[in-house]
Amino acid sequence: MANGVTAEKKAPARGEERANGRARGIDRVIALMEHLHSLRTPTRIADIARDTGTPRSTVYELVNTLVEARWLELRDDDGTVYFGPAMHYYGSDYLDSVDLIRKARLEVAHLAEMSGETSQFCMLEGDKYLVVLNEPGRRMFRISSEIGIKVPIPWTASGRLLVDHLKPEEILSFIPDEDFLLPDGRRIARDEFMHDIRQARENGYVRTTALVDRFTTCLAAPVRDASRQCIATICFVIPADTGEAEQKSMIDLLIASAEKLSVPR
Amino acid sequence: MANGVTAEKKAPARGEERANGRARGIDRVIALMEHLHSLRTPTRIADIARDTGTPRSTVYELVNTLVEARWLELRDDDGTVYFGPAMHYYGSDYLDSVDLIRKARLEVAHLAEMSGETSQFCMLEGDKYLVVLNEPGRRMFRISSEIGIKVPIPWTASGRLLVDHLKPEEILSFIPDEDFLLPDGRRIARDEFMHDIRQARENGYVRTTALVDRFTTCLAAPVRDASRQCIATICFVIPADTGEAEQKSMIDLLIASAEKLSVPR
DNA sequence: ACGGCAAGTCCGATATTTCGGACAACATTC
DNA sequence: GAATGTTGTCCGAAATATCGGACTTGCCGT
Repeated sequence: MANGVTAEKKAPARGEERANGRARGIDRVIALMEHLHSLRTPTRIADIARDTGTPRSTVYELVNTLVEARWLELRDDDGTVYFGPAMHYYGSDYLDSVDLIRKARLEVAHLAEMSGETSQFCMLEGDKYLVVLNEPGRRMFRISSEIGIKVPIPWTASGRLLVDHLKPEEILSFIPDEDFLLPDGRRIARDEFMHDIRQARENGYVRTTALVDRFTTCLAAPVRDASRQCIATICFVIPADTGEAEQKSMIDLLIASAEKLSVPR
Repeated sequence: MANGVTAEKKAPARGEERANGRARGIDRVIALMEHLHSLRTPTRIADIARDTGTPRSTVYELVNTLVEARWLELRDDDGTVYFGPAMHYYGSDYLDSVDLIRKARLEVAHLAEMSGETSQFCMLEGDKYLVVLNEPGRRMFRISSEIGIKVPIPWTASGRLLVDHLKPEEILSFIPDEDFLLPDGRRIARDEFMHDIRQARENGYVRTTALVDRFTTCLAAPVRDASRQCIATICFVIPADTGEAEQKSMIDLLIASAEKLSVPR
Protein backbone atom coordinates (compact mmCIF):
# COMPACT_ATOMS: atom_id res chain seq x y z
CA MET A 1 0.00 0.00 0.00
CA ALA A 2 2.71 2.42 0.98
CA ASN A 3 5.01 1.18 -1.73
CA GLY A 4 3.63 -0.37 -4.88
CA VAL A 5 7.01 -1.18 -6.30
CA THR A 6 8.20 -3.25 -3.39
CA ALA A 7 4.97 -5.15 -3.49
CA GLU A 8 5.52 -5.97 -7.17
CA LYS A 9 9.16 -6.85 -6.79
CA LYS A 10 8.98 -9.17 -3.83
CA ALA A 11 5.69 -8.85 -2.00
CA PRO A 12 6.96 -10.52 1.18
CA ALA A 13 3.46 -11.06 2.57
CA ARG A 14 2.51 -7.40 3.11
CA GLY A 15 5.98 -6.39 4.22
CA GLU A 16 5.67 -8.46 7.35
CA GLU A 17 8.98 -10.21 7.14
CA ARG A 18 12.07 -9.91 5.04
CA ALA A 19 13.56 -13.11 3.66
CA ASN A 20 16.91 -12.18 5.16
CA GLY A 21 17.04 -11.56 8.91
CA ARG A 22 17.80 -7.88 8.59
CA ALA A 23 15.12 -5.41 9.66
CA ARG A 24 14.66 -1.70 10.32
CA GLY A 25 15.19 -0.40 13.82
CA ILE A 26 11.68 0.98 13.86
CA ASP A 27 10.16 -2.37 13.03
CA ARG A 28 12.24 -3.99 15.74
CA VAL A 29 11.04 -1.41 18.22
CA ILE A 30 7.40 -1.91 17.26
CA ALA A 31 7.79 -5.66 17.71
CA LEU A 32 9.51 -5.08 21.05
CA MET A 33 6.74 -2.86 22.39
CA GLU A 34 3.98 -5.20 21.19
CA HIS A 35 5.81 -8.04 22.85
CA LEU A 36 6.04 -6.22 26.18
CA HIS A 37 2.35 -5.34 25.94
CA SER A 38 1.38 -8.94 25.31
CA LEU A 39 3.45 -10.14 28.27
CA ARG A 40 2.34 -7.25 30.49
CA THR A 41 5.31 -7.66 32.76
CA PRO A 42 8.87 -6.33 32.95
CA THR A 43 11.06 -8.59 30.85
CA ARG A 44 14.75 -9.35 30.52
CA ILE A 45 16.49 -8.13 27.42
CA ALA A 46 17.78 -11.55 26.46
CA ASP A 47 14.23 -12.92 26.54
CA ILE A 48 12.97 -10.11 24.37
CA ALA A 49 15.68 -10.88 21.87
CA ARG A 50 14.83 -14.56 21.78
CA ASP A 51 11.04 -14.16 21.68
CA THR A 52 10.92 -11.43 19.06
CA GLY A 53 13.64 -12.98 16.93
CA THR A 54 15.79 -9.87 17.18
CA PRO A 55 19.59 -10.19 17.42
CA ARG A 56 20.83 -9.60 20.94
CA SER A 57 23.21 -6.82 20.06
CA THR A 58 20.43 -5.01 18.25
CA VAL A 59 18.08 -5.19 21.20
CA TYR A 60 20.71 -3.82 23.57
CA GLU A 61 21.35 -0.95 21.20
CA LEU A 62 17.66 -0.14 20.77
CA VAL A 63 16.81 -0.49 24.45
CA ASN A 64 19.54 2.00 25.29
CA THR A 65 18.03 4.49 22.89
CA LEU A 66 14.51 3.92 24.18
CA VAL A 67 15.49 4.15 27.83
CA GLU A 68 17.14 7.47 27.13
CA ALA A 69 13.91 8.70 25.55
CA ARG A 70 11.97 7.32 28.56
CA TRP A 71 9.89 5.10 26.32
CA LEU A 72 11.25 2.23 28.38
CA GLU A 73 12.51 1.96 31.92
CA LEU A 74 15.06 -0.37 33.46
CA ARG A 75 13.36 -2.01 36.42
CA ASP A 76 14.65 -2.90 39.83
CA ASP A 77 18.20 -4.00 39.32
CA ASP A 78 17.29 -7.29 37.84
CA GLY A 79 17.97 -6.26 34.28
CA THR A 80 14.36 -6.20 33.14
CA VAL A 81 12.78 -3.46 31.08
CA TYR A 82 9.22 -2.25 30.77
CA PHE A 83 7.30 0.74 29.50
CA GLY A 84 8.43 4.16 30.67
CA PRO A 85 6.61 7.39 31.49
CA ALA A 86 6.73 8.78 27.95
CA MET A 87 4.21 6.15 26.89
CA HIS A 88 1.82 7.42 29.53
CA TYR A 89 2.20 11.01 28.37
CA TYR A 90 1.58 10.14 24.75
CA GLY A 91 -1.29 7.85 25.73
CA SER A 92 -2.92 10.64 27.73
CA ASP A 93 -2.62 12.95 24.75
CA TYR A 94 -4.44 10.33 22.70
CA LEU A 95 -7.25 9.94 25.22
CA ASP A 96 -7.76 13.68 25.40
CA SER A 97 -7.82 14.01 21.63
CA VAL A 98 -10.70 11.62 21.04
CA ASP A 99 -13.98 13.21 21.95
CA LEU A 100 -15.94 10.05 22.72
CA ILE A 101 -13.17 8.60 24.87
CA ARG A 102 -12.69 11.82 26.79
CA LYS A 103 -16.38 11.84 27.69
CA ALA A 104 -16.37 8.13 28.43
CA ARG A 105 -13.59 8.64 30.96
CA LEU A 106 -15.84 10.81 33.09
CA GLU A 107 -18.69 8.32 32.92
CA VAL A 108 -16.56 5.31 33.73
CA ALA A 109 -14.90 7.08 36.64
CA HIS A 110 -18.26 8.18 37.95
CA LEU A 111 -19.82 4.73 37.67
CA ALA A 112 -16.91 3.08 39.42
CA GLU A 113 -16.93 5.62 42.22
CA MET A 114 -20.70 5.49 42.70
CA SER A 115 -21.00 1.73 42.75
CA GLY A 116 -17.59 0.72 44.02
CA GLU A 117 -17.47 -1.88 41.23
CA THR A 118 -15.14 -2.13 38.24
CA SER A 119 -16.42 -0.23 35.23
CA GLN A 120 -15.10 -0.36 31.67
CA PHE A 121 -15.47 1.20 28.25
CA CYS A 122 -14.98 -1.20 25.35
CA MET A 123 -14.71 -1.12 21.58
CA LEU A 124 -13.88 -3.38 18.67
CA GLU A 125 -10.51 -3.46 16.96
CA GLY A 126 -10.75 -5.57 13.84
CA ASP A 127 -12.60 -8.74 14.78
CA LYS A 128 -11.58 -8.59 18.40
CA TYR A 129 -13.04 -6.96 21.49
CA LEU A 130 -10.90 -4.82 23.72
CA VAL A 131 -11.10 -2.79 26.89
CA VAL A 132 -10.24 0.84 26.23
CA LEU A 133 -10.90 2.28 29.68
CA ASN A 134 -10.90 0.46 32.99
CA GLU A 135 -11.71 1.95 36.36
CA PRO A 136 -11.14 -0.56 39.15
CA GLY A 137 -13.80 -0.60 41.83
CA ARG A 138 -13.02 -0.57 45.53
CA ARG A 139 -13.26 -4.34 45.44
CA MET A 140 -10.28 -4.62 43.13
CA PHE A 141 -10.33 -8.37 42.81
CA ARG A 142 -8.60 -8.25 39.48
CA ILE A 143 -5.30 -6.42 39.86
CA SER A 144 -3.86 -6.28 36.38
CA SER A 145 -6.05 -4.42 33.97
CA GLU A 146 -6.50 -5.74 30.47
CA ILE A 147 -6.50 -2.46 28.64
CA GLY A 148 -5.73 -2.90 24.98
CA ILE A 149 -5.66 -6.70 25.13
CA LYS A 150 -7.54 -8.40 22.32
CA VAL A 151 -10.26 -10.84 23.36
CA PRO A 152 -12.58 -12.94 21.17
CA ILE A 153 -15.95 -11.25 20.76
CA PRO A 154 -18.08 -14.20 21.94
CA TRP A 155 -16.25 -14.32 25.27
CA THR A 156 -17.71 -11.01 26.34
CA ALA A 157 -21.03 -9.44 27.20
CA SER A 158 -20.19 -6.29 25.23
CA GLY A 159 -19.36 -8.35 22.18
CA ARG A 160 -23.03 -9.25 21.91
CA LEU A 161 -23.87 -5.58 21.47
CA LEU A 162 -20.93 -4.55 19.30
CA VAL A 163 -21.94 -6.77 16.36
CA ASP A 164 -25.69 -6.17 16.53
CA HIS A 165 -25.74 -4.15 13.30
CA LEU A 166 -24.62 -7.18 11.29
CA LYS A 167 -26.84 -9.88 9.83
CA PRO A 168 -26.40 -13.37 11.34
CA GLU A 169 -24.40 -14.70 8.40
CA GLU A 170 -22.21 -11.59 8.45
CA ILE A 171 -21.52 -12.13 12.12
CA LEU A 172 -20.45 -15.72 11.53
CA SER A 173 -18.08 -14.78 8.75
CA PHE A 174 -16.79 -11.81 10.72
CA ILE A 175 -15.88 -13.73 13.88
CA PRO A 176 -13.17 -16.39 13.46
CA ASP A 177 -14.39 -19.88 14.17
CA GLU A 178 -11.98 -20.58 16.99
CA ASP A 179 -13.24 -17.53 18.90
CA PHE A 180 -16.35 -19.45 19.92
CA LEU A 181 -14.18 -21.75 22.01
CA LEU A 182 -13.99 -20.53 25.62
CA PRO A 183 -10.71 -20.73 27.57
CA ASP A 184 -12.08 -23.61 29.66
CA GLY A 185 -12.79 -25.67 26.55
CA ARG A 186 -16.54 -25.13 26.34
CA ARG A 187 -17.90 -24.06 22.99
CA ILE A 188 -20.48 -21.30 22.57
CA ALA A 189 -23.31 -22.52 20.36
CA ARG A 190 -23.79 -20.25 17.38
CA ASP A 191 -27.57 -20.05 17.62
CA GLU A 192 -27.34 -19.32 21.31
CA PHE A 193 -24.98 -16.49 20.51
CA MET A 194 -27.39 -15.16 17.90
CA HIS A 195 -30.20 -15.39 20.39
CA ASP A 196 -28.19 -13.41 22.94
CA ILE A 197 -27.60 -10.70 20.37
CA ARG A 198 -31.27 -10.37 19.45
CA GLN A 199 -32.23 -10.36 23.09
CA ALA A 200 -29.64 -7.74 23.94
CA ARG A 201 -30.85 -5.51 21.17
CA GLU A 202 -34.42 -5.73 22.42
CA ASN A 203 -33.49 -5.16 26.05
CA GLY A 204 -31.10 -2.32 25.39
CA TYR A 205 -28.50 -4.03 27.58
CA VAL A 206 -26.86 -7.40 28.04
CA ARG A 207 -25.94 -9.57 30.98
CA THR A 208 -23.62 -12.58 30.95
CA THR A 209 -22.56 -14.77 33.84
CA ALA A 210 -19.67 -17.21 34.19
CA LEU A 211 -18.54 -16.75 30.62
CA VAL A 212 -14.77 -16.40 30.90
CA ASP A 213 -14.70 -16.54 34.68
CA ARG A 214 -17.05 -18.74 36.68
CA PHE A 215 -17.77 -16.18 39.37
CA THR A 216 -18.10 -13.04 37.32
CA THR A 217 -21.11 -11.34 35.83
CA CYS A 218 -20.86 -8.63 33.19
CA LEU A 219 -23.46 -5.96 32.56
CA ALA A 220 -23.15 -3.86 29.43
CA ALA A 221 -25.05 -1.12 27.61
CA PRO A 222 -24.52 0.10 24.02
CA VAL A 223 -23.13 3.46 22.91
CA ARG A 224 -24.61 4.21 19.47
CA ASP A 225 -23.67 6.61 16.69
CA ALA A 226 -25.96 8.64 14.43
CA SER A 227 -26.87 5.54 12.41
CA ARG A 228 -27.74 3.67 15.64
CA GLN A 229 -24.77 1.36 15.21
CA CYS A 230 -23.18 0.22 18.45
CA ILE A 231 -19.70 1.72 18.36
CA ALA A 232 -18.76 1.07 21.98
CA THR A 233 -20.11 -0.27 25.22
CA ILE A 234 -19.94 0.77 28.80
CA CYS A 235 -20.08 -1.99 31.38
CA PHE A 236 -19.73 -3.29 34.93
CA VAL A 237 -17.72 -6.33 35.98
CA ILE A 238 -19.22 -7.68 39.21
CA PRO A 239 -19.34 -10.81 41.36
CA ALA A 240 -21.94 -13.27 40.07
CA ASP A 241 -23.70 -13.38 43.44
CA THR A 242 -24.62 -9.71 43.37
CA GLY A 243 -28.28 -9.26 44.32
CA GLU A 244 -30.83 -8.89 41.55
CA ALA A 245 -32.15 -5.55 42.80
CA GLU A 246 -28.67 -4.14 42.88
CA GLN A 247 -27.94 -5.44 39.39
CA LYS A 248 -31.12 -3.85 38.10
CA SER A 249 -30.12 -0.45 39.40
CA MET A 250 -26.64 -0.85 37.97
CA ILE A 251 -28.14 -1.62 34.58
CA ASP A 252 -30.14 1.60 34.82
CA LEU A 253 -26.96 3.51 35.58
CA LEU A 254 -25.24 1.93 32.60
CA ILE A 255 -28.06 2.73 30.21
CA ALA A 256 -28.14 6.33 31.40
CA SER A 257 -24.38 6.71 30.88
CA ALA A 258 -24.47 4.97 27.51
CA GLU A 259 -27.27 7.26 26.44
CA LYS A 260 -25.19 10.31 27.37
CA LEU A 261 -22.33 9.06 25.22
CA SER A 262 -24.54 8.14 22.28
CA VAL A 263 -25.41 10.55 19.50
CA PRO A 264 -28.94 11.74 20.34
CA ARG A 265 -31.59 9.89 18.39
CA MET B 1 27.98 6.03 26.31
CA ALA B 2 26.57 3.39 24.06
CA ASN B 3 29.49 3.63 21.73
CA GLY B 4 32.86 4.72 22.95
CA VAL B 5 34.44 4.76 19.53
CA THR B 6 32.00 7.18 18.01
CA ALA B 7 32.46 9.46 20.99
CA GLU B 8 36.21 9.49 20.48
CA LYS B 9 36.09 9.92 16.76
CA LYS B 10 33.61 12.78 16.53
CA ALA B 11 31.88 13.36 19.85
CA PRO B 12 28.90 15.18 18.36
CA ALA B 13 27.80 16.69 21.68
CA ARG B 14 26.49 13.55 23.43
CA GLY B 15 25.21 11.97 20.26
CA GLU B 16 22.51 14.58 19.96
CA GLU B 17 23.07 15.48 16.38
CA ARG B 18 25.09 14.15 13.53
CA ALA B 19 27.17 16.66 11.56
CA ASN B 20 25.61 15.38 8.38
CA GLY B 21 21.80 15.48 8.14
CA ARG B 22 21.40 11.74 8.16
CA ALA B 23 19.76 10.13 11.19
CA ARG B 24 18.32 6.81 12.32
CA GLY B 25 14.64 6.13 11.83
CA ILE B 26 14.22 5.55 15.54
CA ASP B 27 15.68 8.91 16.42
CA ARG B 28 13.41 10.57 13.88
CA VAL B 29 10.43 8.84 15.40
CA ILE B 30 11.38 9.88 18.92
CA ALA B 31 11.71 13.47 17.77
CA LEU B 32 8.37 13.21 15.98
CA MET B 33 6.54 11.94 19.04
CA GLU B 34 8.12 14.50 21.34
CA HIS B 35 7.13 17.18 18.89
CA LEU B 36 3.50 16.05 18.80
CA HIS B 37 3.47 15.93 22.60
CA SER B 38 4.82 19.45 22.89
CA LEU B 39 2.22 20.77 20.43
CA ARG B 40 -0.57 18.67 21.93
CA THR B 41 -2.64 18.90 18.79
CA PRO B 42 -3.01 16.91 15.56
CA THR B 43 -0.44 18.21 13.13
CA ARG B 44 0.14 18.10 9.39
CA ILE B 45 2.97 15.96 8.15
CA ALA B 46 4.65 18.77 6.27
CA ASP B 47 4.75 20.84 9.46
CA ILE B 48 6.26 17.98 11.41
CA ALA B 49 8.94 17.67 8.76
CA ARG B 50 9.75 21.35 8.87
CA ASP B 51 9.67 21.74 12.65
CA THR B 52 11.66 18.64 13.49
CA GLY B 53 14.13 19.13 10.67
CA THR B 54 13.31 15.75 9.17
CA PRO B 55 13.23 15.33 5.38
CA ARG B 56 9.71 15.20 4.03
CA SER B 57 10.06 11.86 2.32
CA THR B 58 11.39 10.35 5.51
CA VAL B 59 8.47 11.59 7.58
CA TYR B 60 5.94 10.19 5.13
CA GLU B 61 7.68 6.85 5.22
CA LEU B 62 7.83 6.74 9.01
CA VAL B 63 4.29 7.99 9.52
CA ASN B 64 3.01 5.19 7.29
CA THR B 65 4.81 2.65 9.41
CA LEU B 66 3.57 4.18 12.65
CA VAL B 67 -0.02 4.48 11.50
CA GLU B 68 0.02 0.81 10.57
CA ALA B 69 1.23 0.00 14.10
CA ARG B 70 -1.49 2.32 15.52
CA TRP B 71 1.11 4.43 17.25
CA LEU B 72 -0.27 7.31 15.23
CA GLU B 73 -3.65 8.01 13.70
CA LEU B 74 -4.59 10.03 10.67
CA ARG B 75 -7.17 12.54 11.81
CA ASP B 76 -10.27 13.88 10.14
CA ASP B 77 -9.50 14.05 6.49
CA ASP B 78 -7.35 17.08 6.80
CA GLY B 79 -4.09 15.20 6.60
CA THR B 80 -3.10 15.70 10.22
CA VAL B 81 -1.68 12.98 12.43
CA TYR B 82 -1.72 12.50 16.17
CA PHE B 83 -1.15 9.78 18.72
CA GLY B 84 -2.99 6.49 18.20
CA PRO B 85 -4.50 3.94 20.58
CA ALA B 86 -1.32 1.88 20.96
CA MET B 87 0.19 4.72 22.98
CA HIS B 88 -2.71 4.52 25.40
CA TYR B 89 -2.32 0.78 25.82
CA TYR B 90 1.40 1.03 26.50
CA GLY B 91 0.84 4.01 28.78
CA SER B 92 -1.72 2.07 30.80
CA ASP B 93 0.71 -0.79 31.16
CA TYR B 94 3.22 1.69 32.55
CA LEU B 95 0.77 3.15 35.06
CA ASP B 96 -0.20 -0.30 36.30
CA SER B 97 3.41 -1.34 36.66
CA VAL B 98 4.42 1.42 39.06
CA ASP B 99 3.15 0.77 42.53
CA LEU B 100 2.99 4.36 43.75
CA ILE B 101 1.26 5.59 40.63
CA ARG B 102 -1.28 2.80 40.68
CA LYS B 103 -2.24 3.73 44.22
CA ALA B 104 -2.19 7.43 43.43
CA ARG B 105 -4.72 6.88 40.65
CA LEU B 106 -7.29 5.69 43.14
CA GLU B 107 -6.65 8.64 45.44
CA VAL B 108 -6.78 11.24 42.70
CA ALA B 109 -9.98 9.79 41.24
CA HIS B 110 -11.54 9.70 44.67
CA LEU B 111 -10.58 13.27 45.54
CA ALA B 112 -11.90 14.60 42.25
CA GLU B 113 -15.17 12.74 42.59
CA MET B 114 -15.66 13.75 46.23
CA SER B 115 -14.92 17.41 45.76
CA GLY B 116 -15.87 17.94 42.14
CA GLU B 117 -12.60 19.82 41.69
CA THR B 118 -9.58 18.97 39.55
CA SER B 119 -7.07 16.81 41.38
CA GLN B 120 -3.55 15.95 40.29
CA PHE B 121 -0.54 13.84 41.17
CA CYS B 122 2.81 15.44 40.40
CA MET B 123 6.49 14.56 40.40
CA LEU B 124 9.83 15.96 39.32
CA GLU B 125 11.59 14.99 36.13
CA GLY B 126 15.08 16.42 36.15
CA ASP B 127 14.80 20.04 37.25
CA LYS B 128 11.23 20.40 36.05
CA TYR B 129 7.85 19.77 37.60
CA LEU B 130 5.26 17.74 35.79
CA VAL B 131 1.73 16.47 36.20
CA VAL B 132 1.62 12.68 36.13
CA LEU B 133 -2.07 12.13 36.83
CA ASN B 134 -4.91 14.55 36.27
CA GLU B 135 -8.54 13.98 37.12
CA PRO B 136 -10.72 16.82 35.89
CA GLY B 137 -13.40 17.94 38.32
CA ARG B 138 -16.98 18.52 37.33
CA ARG B 139 -16.11 22.18 36.79
CA MET B 140 -13.74 21.33 33.97
CA PHE B 141 -12.62 24.86 33.28
CA ARG B 142 -9.35 23.66 31.86
CA ILE B 143 -10.06 21.33 28.95
CA SER B 144 -6.67 20.19 27.79
CA SER B 145 -4.74 18.35 30.42
CA GLU B 146 -1.08 19.03 30.86
CA ILE B 147 0.04 15.53 31.65
CA GLY B 148 3.74 15.07 31.03
CA ILE B 149 4.38 18.72 30.21
CA LYS B 150 7.44 20.17 31.89
CA VAL B 151 6.91 23.28 33.99
CA PRO B 152 9.44 25.33 35.97
CA ILE B 153 9.41 24.35 39.64
CA PRO B 154 8.85 27.85 41.06
CA TRP B 155 5.66 28.25 39.03
CA THR B 156 3.87 25.61 41.06
CA ALA B 157 2.64 24.96 44.57
CA SER B 158 3.89 21.40 44.50
CA GLY B 159 7.34 22.57 43.47
CA ARG B 160 7.72 24.13 46.91
CA LEU B 161 7.36 20.71 48.47
CA LEU B 162 9.32 18.68 45.96
CA VAL B 163 12.63 20.40 46.68
CA ASP B 164 12.27 20.65 50.45
CA HIS B 165 14.99 18.08 51.12
CA LEU B 166 17.63 20.35 49.55
CA LYS B 167 19.57 23.07 51.29
CA PRO B 168 18.84 26.62 50.06
CA GLU B 169 22.03 26.88 48.03
CA GLU B 170 21.39 23.46 46.52
CA ILE B 171 17.92 24.60 45.47
CA LEU B 172 19.27 27.68 43.76
CA SER B 173 21.83 25.73 41.81
CA PHE B 174 19.32 23.01 41.00
CA ILE B 175 16.67 25.29 39.52
CA PRO B 176 17.69 27.20 36.38
CA ASP B 177 17.71 30.94 36.81
CA GLU B 178 15.15 31.68 34.12
CA ASP B 179 12.62 29.41 35.85
CA PHE B 180 11.97 32.10 38.45
CA LEU B 181 10.48 34.27 35.74
CA LEU B 182 6.70 33.80 35.55
CA PRO B 183 4.89 33.69 32.19
CA ASP B 184 3.43 37.16 32.82
CA GLY B 185 6.88 38.65 33.31
CA ARG B 186 6.89 38.90 37.11
CA ARG B 187 9.91 37.46 38.87
CA ILE B 188 9.68 35.28 41.96
CA ALA B 189 12.05 36.58 44.62
CA ARG B 190 14.46 33.91 45.75
CA ASP B 191 14.11 34.54 49.46
CA GLU B 192 10.35 34.55 49.16
CA PHE B 193 10.56 31.19 47.46
CA MET B 194 12.79 29.88 50.25
CA HIS B 195 10.36 31.20 52.79
CA ASP B 196 7.48 29.39 51.04
CA ILE B 197 9.43 26.16 51.17
CA ARG B 198 10.18 26.41 54.88
CA GLN B 199 6.59 27.35 55.61
CA ALA B 200 5.26 24.48 53.50
CA ARG B 201 7.49 22.04 55.35
CA GLU B 202 6.23 23.24 58.71
CA ASN B 203 2.57 23.23 57.68
CA GLY B 204 2.68 19.89 55.94
CA TYR B 205 0.96 21.43 52.92
CA VAL B 206 1.27 24.39 50.61
CA ARG B 207 -1.14 26.89 49.09
CA THR B 208 -0.43 29.28 46.23
CA THR B 209 -2.76 31.74 44.56
CA ALA B 210 -2.54 33.52 41.22
CA LEU B 211 0.89 32.14 40.44
CA VAL B 212 0.63 31.09 36.81
CA ASP B 213 -3.03 31.95 36.46
CA ARG B 214 -4.58 34.96 38.19
CA PHE B 215 -7.77 33.20 39.22
CA THR B 216 -6.44 29.86 40.30
CA THR B 217 -5.40 28.55 43.70
CA CYS B 218 -3.39 25.36 44.16
CA LEU B 219 -3.40 23.23 47.29
CA ALA B 220 -0.78 20.52 47.60
CA ALA B 221 0.39 17.93 50.14
CA PRO B 222 3.64 15.94 50.08
CA VAL B 223 4.05 12.20 49.47
CA ARG B 224 7.21 11.09 51.28
CA ASP B 225 9.44 8.04 51.02
CA ALA B 226 11.17 6.13 53.80
CA SER B 227 13.78 8.87 54.21
CA ARG B 228 11.01 11.48 54.48
CA GLN B 229 11.98 12.99 51.15
CA CYS B 230 9.09 14.41 49.14
CA ILE B 231 8.92 12.23 46.05
CA ALA B 232 5.56 13.39 44.76
CA THR B 233 2.64 15.62 45.62
CA ILE B 234 -1.09 15.29 45.43
CA CYS B 235 -3.03 18.48 44.84
CA PHE B 236 -6.20 20.37 44.00
CA VAL B 237 -6.53 23.07 41.37
CA ILE B 238 -9.43 25.32 42.36
CA PRO B 239 -10.88 28.79 41.71
CA ALA B 240 -9.15 31.42 43.84
CA ASP B 241 -12.46 32.58 45.31
CA THR B 242 -13.18 29.23 46.96
CA GLY B 243 -14.26 29.76 50.57
CA GLU B 244 -11.69 29.37 53.32
CA ALA B 245 -13.65 26.71 55.22
CA GLU B 246 -13.95 24.64 52.08
CA GLN B 247 -10.27 25.04 51.34
CA LYS B 248 -9.41 23.92 54.84
CA SER B 249 -11.37 20.73 54.46
CA MET B 250 -9.82 20.09 51.05
CA ILE B 251 -6.39 20.45 52.59
CA ASP B 252 -7.35 17.86 55.18
CA LEU B 253 -8.43 15.51 52.41
CA LEU B 254 -5.14 16.05 50.60
CA ILE B 255 -3.04 15.40 53.67
CA ALA B 256 -4.95 12.22 54.38
CA SER B 257 -4.45 10.96 50.82
CA ALA B 258 -0.79 11.97 50.77
CA GLU B 259 -0.30 10.13 54.05
CA LYS B 260 -1.79 6.99 52.56
CA LEU B 261 0.62 7.14 49.64
CA SER B 262 3.64 7.89 51.81
CA VAL B 263 5.83 5.21 53.33
CA PRO B 264 4.68 5.00 56.96
CA ARG B 265 6.91 6.92 59.29
C1' DA C 1 39.30 -23.68 41.74
C1' DC C 2 36.97 -24.65 37.79
C1' DG C 3 33.50 -25.18 34.15
C1' DG C 4 29.31 -23.65 32.41
C1' DC C 5 25.97 -20.16 31.71
C1' DA C 6 24.00 -15.54 31.31
C1' DA C 7 24.58 -10.51 30.87
C1' DG C 8 26.46 -7.01 28.52
C1' DT C 9 30.02 -4.61 25.37
C1' DC C 10 32.51 -3.93 21.22
C1' DC C 11 33.68 -3.84 16.32
C1' DG C 12 33.99 -4.39 11.32
C1' DA C 13 31.36 -5.54 7.06
C1' DT C 14 27.58 -5.10 4.14
C1' DA C 15 22.71 -5.13 3.22
C1' DT C 16 19.55 -1.58 3.74
C1' DT C 17 17.47 2.75 4.93
C1' DT C 18 17.51 7.50 4.63
C1' DC C 19 17.59 11.32 1.82
C1' DG C 20 17.24 14.67 -2.11
C1' DG C 21 14.94 15.81 -5.76
C1' DA C 22 11.83 15.06 -9.50
C1' DC C 23 7.10 14.49 -10.43
C1' DA C 24 1.94 14.18 -10.37
C1' DA C 25 -2.34 15.62 -8.51
C1' DC C 26 -5.00 19.09 -6.51
C1' DA C 27 -6.08 23.52 -4.32
C1' DT C 28 -5.72 28.55 -4.06
C1' DT C 29 -4.88 33.09 -5.63
C1' DC C 30 -4.92 36.88 -8.69
C1' DG D 1 -6.74 30.19 -16.62
C1' DA D 2 -2.08 30.85 -15.51
C1' DA D 3 0.76 31.03 -11.73
C1' DT D 4 1.83 29.47 -7.31
C1' DG D 5 1.69 26.55 -3.35
C1' DT D 6 0.60 22.18 -0.97
C1' DT D 7 0.31 17.19 -0.46
C1' DG D 8 1.87 12.92 -1.41
C1' DT D 9 4.55 9.33 -4.25
C1' DC D 10 8.54 7.40 -6.32
C1' DC D 11 13.36 6.33 -7.20
C1' DG D 12 18.41 5.68 -7.22
C1' DA D 13 22.65 6.50 -4.62
C1' DA D 14 25.35 6.85 -0.76
C1' DA D 15 25.89 6.84 4.11
C1' DT D 16 25.28 4.01 7.88
C1' DA D 17 22.64 1.07 11.13
C1' DT D 18 22.00 -3.65 11.86
C1' DC D 19 23.95 -7.92 12.59
C1' DG D 20 27.13 -11.86 13.86
C1' DG D 21 30.34 -13.19 16.58
C1' DA D 22 34.11 -12.62 19.63
C1' DC D 23 35.10 -11.00 24.07
C1' DT D 24 34.79 -9.62 29.13
C1' DT D 25 32.70 -9.95 33.41
C1' DG D 26 30.15 -11.90 37.07
C1' DC D 27 27.45 -15.62 39.05
C1' DC D 28 26.42 -20.27 40.29
C1' DG D 29 27.01 -24.91 41.71
C1' DT D 30 30.07 -28.60 42.36
